[in-house]
Amino acid sequence: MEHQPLLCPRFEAAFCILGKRWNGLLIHALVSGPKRFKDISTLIPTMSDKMLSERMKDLETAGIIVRNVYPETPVRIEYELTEKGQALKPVMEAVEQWAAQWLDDQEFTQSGCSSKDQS
Amino acid sequence: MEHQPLLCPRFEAAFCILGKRWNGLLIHALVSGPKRFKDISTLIPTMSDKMLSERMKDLETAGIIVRNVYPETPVRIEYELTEKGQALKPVMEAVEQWAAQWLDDQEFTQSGCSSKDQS
DNA sequence: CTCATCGCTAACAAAATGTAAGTATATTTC
DNA sequence: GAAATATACTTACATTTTGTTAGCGATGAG
Repeated sequence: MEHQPLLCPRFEAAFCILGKRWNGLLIHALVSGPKRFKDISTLIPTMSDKMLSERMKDLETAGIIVRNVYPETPVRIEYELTEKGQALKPVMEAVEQWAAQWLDDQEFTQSGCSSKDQS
Repeated sequence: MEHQPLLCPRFEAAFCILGKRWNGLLIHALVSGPKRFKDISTLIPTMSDKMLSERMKDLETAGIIVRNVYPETPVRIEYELTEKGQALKPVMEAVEQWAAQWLDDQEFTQSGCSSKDQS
């Protein structure tokens, strides 16, 4: 009862990251340059601080972002995409294009998302 | 204290779909052509039947796939990408490329994923 | 009849996520 | 110098989502 070659282990691995809530948004937020914790939480107000710090740790472990600590008065911490993270830019762009062509502004928080109401 | 335009509502909507567990894999599985319930569950053995049927319903509601019922002896049901679904092919390809370049086969089920086994 | 396959659904357990509050450090306001 | 504010988190606990196991109803094989 071994299981077959599946689709492709690397593709699966990729969607272990991208297929997790918030990760896509976070990566996208950092494409435009490094940001601080607060900046990101302001950009994505629906995400809780807890989730933000957890996802950041995950993405750091995955080698997609780096956490830079600047020991200034008060300490400043910036998150920034690594080379591996920057390499996701084409993915983000493809998603953007698809979203622009096929999705409505209305459509967000509708079907597959955080939908509680389902007749 | 209104909250800003965020990143982009459509992009968010896109990741409501893509950022959900299994959805990326499912869409990818259907890029190569329509498949039956069983085919998909064999392709992705780590996904339970329950999740498969739930995600399929979600993707159908989102207009990404269609469920075709062929009333043969025994009924055959095939899932197939719509035009909207097919339009995600470039996204899938971008992910594939990234995965090929930056991910190891070993790396799957590692950090952010369902990491129970860490040999 | 008994068993297996297909495409699900139901019941319940486990894990992920959300919410609200708190923490440590440091600066600003009174 | 006490209180308030800011940052980057963490903790405790509620809620939601996912996983696991079992089963159903139809069909067909042995």
